[in-house]
Amino acid sequence: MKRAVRRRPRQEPGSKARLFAAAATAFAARGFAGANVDRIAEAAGVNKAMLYYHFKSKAGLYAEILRDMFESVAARLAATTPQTDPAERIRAMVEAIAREAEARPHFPAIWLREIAEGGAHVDKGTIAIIGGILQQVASAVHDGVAAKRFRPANPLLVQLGIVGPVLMFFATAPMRRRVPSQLHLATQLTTEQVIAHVQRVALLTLEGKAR
Amino acid sequence: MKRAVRRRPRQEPGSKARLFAAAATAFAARGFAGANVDRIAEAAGVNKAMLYYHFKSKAGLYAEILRDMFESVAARLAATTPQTDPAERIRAMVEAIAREAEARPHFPAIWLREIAEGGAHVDKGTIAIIGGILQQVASAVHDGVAAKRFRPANPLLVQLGIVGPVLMFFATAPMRRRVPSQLHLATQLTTEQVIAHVQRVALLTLEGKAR
DNA sequence: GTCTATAAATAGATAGAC
DNA sequence: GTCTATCTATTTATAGAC
Repeated sequence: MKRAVRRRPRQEPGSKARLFAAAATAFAARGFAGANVDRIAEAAGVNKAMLYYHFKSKAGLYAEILRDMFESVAARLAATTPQTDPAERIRAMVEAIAREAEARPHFPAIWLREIAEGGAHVDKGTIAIIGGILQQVASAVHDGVAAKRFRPANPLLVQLGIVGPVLMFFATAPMRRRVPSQLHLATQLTTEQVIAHVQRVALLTLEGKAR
Repeated sequence: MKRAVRRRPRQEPGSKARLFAAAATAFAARGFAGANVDRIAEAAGVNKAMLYYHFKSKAGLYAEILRDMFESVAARLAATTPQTDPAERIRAMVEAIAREAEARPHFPAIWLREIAEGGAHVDKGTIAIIGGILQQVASAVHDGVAAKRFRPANPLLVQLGIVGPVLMFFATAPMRRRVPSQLHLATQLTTEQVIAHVQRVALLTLEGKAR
């Protein structure tokens, strides 16, 4: 007869996942140095020692969040490859980045912080993933040029023009609430508007003949 | 006969200015929480106690750097007002922001971090200055529309489209050095190219009729 | 896998002499 | 204005019982 073996002593949706989620929020809000493992564990409703059991250190936990983040973006971008029309591909890439920022709310803030930090916490593997993201944008531009649909453009400028505004839009949301400006209070922007605008601007840059 | 009074016991270019500069660098590189007052004082070649003498705390020092930063941007933007031609004014504003980022190398990273932090360290007065910056962009757009030179556009989108790429360009410089991509190693971007590109894109957005 | 207790280091801040 | 010594709180991390 099968005995009722206790499988999981007390944790419900997996203490590891809970810690991961709480840490992502904390790192986004306060940065790597500013976040505090005691508070992360508390927010996760998990004992602090579990953090060191699942991840080997605060740095290890952070590195895992970074890798997960960039892996997801890279995957979402890779999924746009079937698009054979250059313009459609660019549109899909803009949307991919924006949707990812929506799906992982910690992602814009953490990315901005990591940029400011010069990638100090980014390990080798993650560096490669980030390089791959740049490569994907570059190849989309390159293909469009080869198909005589885009004029030659610096891929880095294209990337800055897409990622910059998108990240800023999501990341500045909390701050905009603090700046009492009738302007953007009156004109609430939606994710859809931002996507459409950045898509339009990116294509204006790539398809325009001027300059 | 005039006695040789000792005016300044031992400090050369003003210990306050030295601390300020060292702190700006440290906060840019490591963030508010990540920076360390001991190391700031050491980098400044000034005794740590002086930091508390000139500024009342680590937070006070940081707040002063923030205010100085946004004041400078606001001033540089205000200086573009004489431009009566709407397009020229936008061009001047783009250049103003980029030149400021060059003049104060700590400015892009700190701004990105403050965005990520939701403006947690920004005091009332500085909030007002930031609001003024947004206002200036908005009024430039508004004036252009009134003069029938621009089509109506959301000022926030315009701002994101300018500040996003410019900040990202400067702030990602250290990280780009770490990402081994043939792409942007082959195509080194200059500040001038970035300014020209962002100016062009901003005006394409504002002057274009398509939607 | 989970929890308590605690080690060990670091950081912000100040007192007080000069 | 400058410097030394130090206090105190906080924080990462681990040992070890269950």
